[in-house]
Amino acid sequence: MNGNVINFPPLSASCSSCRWTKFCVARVLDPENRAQVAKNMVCSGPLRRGAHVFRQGDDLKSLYVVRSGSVKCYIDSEDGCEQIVAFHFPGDLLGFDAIADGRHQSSAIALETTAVCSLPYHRLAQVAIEVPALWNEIMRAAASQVMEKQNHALLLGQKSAQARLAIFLLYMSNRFAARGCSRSEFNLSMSRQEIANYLAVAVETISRLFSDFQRRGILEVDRRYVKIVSLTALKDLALEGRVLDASNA
Amino acid sequence: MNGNVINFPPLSASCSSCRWTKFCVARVLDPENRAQVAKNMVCSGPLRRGAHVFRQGDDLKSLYVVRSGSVKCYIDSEDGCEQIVAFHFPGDLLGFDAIADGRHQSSAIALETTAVCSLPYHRLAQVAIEVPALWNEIMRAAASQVMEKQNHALLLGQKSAQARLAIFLLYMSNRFAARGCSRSEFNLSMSRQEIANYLAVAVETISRLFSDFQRRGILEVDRRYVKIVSLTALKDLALEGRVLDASNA
DNA sequence: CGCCCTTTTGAGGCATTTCAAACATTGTGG
DNA sequence: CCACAATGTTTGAAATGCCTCAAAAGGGCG
Repeated sequence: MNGNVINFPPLSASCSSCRWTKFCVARVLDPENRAQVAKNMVCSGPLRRGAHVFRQGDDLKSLYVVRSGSVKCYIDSEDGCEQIVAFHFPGDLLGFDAIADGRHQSSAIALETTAVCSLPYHRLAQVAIEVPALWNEIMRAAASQVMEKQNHALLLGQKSAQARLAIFLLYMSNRFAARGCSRSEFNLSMSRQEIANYLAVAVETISRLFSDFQRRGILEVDRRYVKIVSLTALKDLALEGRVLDASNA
Repeated sequence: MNGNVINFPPLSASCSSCRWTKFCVARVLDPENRAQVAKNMVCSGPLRRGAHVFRQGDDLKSLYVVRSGSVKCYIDSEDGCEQIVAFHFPGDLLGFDAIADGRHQSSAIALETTAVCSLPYHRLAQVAIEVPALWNEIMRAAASQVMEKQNHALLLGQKSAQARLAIFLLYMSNRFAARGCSRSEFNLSMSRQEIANYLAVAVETISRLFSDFQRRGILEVDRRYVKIVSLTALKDLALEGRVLDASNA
């Protein structure tokens, strides 16, 4: 749980050996351009659980692609408590939070043993100017993050605790499915506390909800292992909002 | 309140006559490049209150810069109720929500008489490739939106209703101040319902809070007119969170 | 084995919502 | 220009979902 990056010799940063190029911005590059990006790319050798990819306050150096494992991004508020703003999985591009003013506004930390590719931002920008498809791809990644944060805000603004957990589980389910893993059975890489924090509810509420869902036959749960027994029931729960006067605006 | 754009003859879209270039992505362009962008730029003549800039489901055509007035962006959820996701003011760049998959995921509508510049996306992308500073500027705008949505999520996740309103008022105050208007005295362009919706609380709560703030001598309020009497008191309120177990994560 | 941290479960409290009703404001047609 | 309707705002009282506090049970790890 120490925060230091372990300095294994950097992995070969070549995309050709990577399973996840189809989720990565690199998917739009032909081999020559990949080489051009890869020239300055460093693949941070295994980060252990608790090692930082970057920290709030760090200068912008690179954007990062998760290569394996998973990462959480969080903000330390002035009052010392921490708020998780995102989870990231293989293929995800991180680090946009440093572009607006040159410093990272949040910290990113490995949830489990994790490898990330580091794409020096200025180098990336140069290649993007030469390769319009990459320009597009980076814009799409940024725009996707806008949508993802917006969906998070929507979740926090208009969903009950129950619906939030249902949505979270469906979100995890989809991410696993997209990467060729089981849609219905998986091990979460985050703790109850982290789920609770991300969904902005008390840990106790998350715990109770897991129990409820299991009791109702929607899930089978054992610690971080989750099996979705009734996907349709979960989807129904996900639609329930806290109604909050629908006649609004 | 009909949703149609009124077809006044398009205004001259020149940036040289615009007061807000210093907030606009155009600030990084020299006159030649401005002309190049402006060539395809259309300045939608006055949109009246209730007229749409774009609608959820529309194909991506342009990004838009607010030139005067103000705009709200909202999402129609499946259950018919609507959630406001952002307010925009002169200089703001809108429309990133369409970049990820080619269709707008939200609608943008004028809150008052409003003018917007329309920047055809593909044309903009071309210029951005020729002018790296513009590339940078667009990335910064996108990254700023990521941060803004994230801050909105943080607001909804960890602030009490009282703190939310205080933060909202400070946010408005800052936006007015940045544009050379009074930091402490202004007219809101949105209704109580719209504020409530954006902050995800009941209208009644917003109404009560305005009354409280006035009673406590923090504000003077008359309908949409707001005068901030004690900025420091407001800042104090803005820091108060619903603590929600600070030992998290 | 024993300590620590995470998770679970129960009981009571509180902030905010919901419901209800009066009031103010804006828009509309005669 | 006034009457009336529709909409937005304010205030009060009651209901409730979720949090807080408290305490026990369940793994992980030296």
